[in-house]
Amino acid sequence: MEDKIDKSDIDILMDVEFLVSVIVAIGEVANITGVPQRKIRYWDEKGLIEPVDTTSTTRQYDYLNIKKIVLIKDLLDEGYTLDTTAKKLNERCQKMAEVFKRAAALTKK
DNA sequence: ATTCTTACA
DNA sequence: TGTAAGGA
Repeated sequence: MEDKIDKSDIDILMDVEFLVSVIVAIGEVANITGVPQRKIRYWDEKGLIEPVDTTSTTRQYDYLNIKKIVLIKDLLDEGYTLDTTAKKLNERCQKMAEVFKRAAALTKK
């Protein structure tokens, strides 16, 4: 694999940097994903998702969270149980986290 | 105006 | 899961 980056790659990386900085409340997430707030809070209670500021009185969600929520919705729609969905979620979450970490590291160079 | 928790015609 | 109540 080629690891050399050019100018267009930098542009994309900056977009990613912006995306990961975006933080929204549950209402926005519900609008964007189409998942009812009720479900989002429920999945939160079940530990499927982790809002980015546990000290806040309100749930704060970042891009990764939104990504997870959409993933959960799709998995559930496919017929998986909440439990197996949680496991499949973690697998893909680790991969996503790695990708974002590398992207973030690249933008700093 | 928006979110939070609790509870159930 | 939907939704209404009641407080923050």
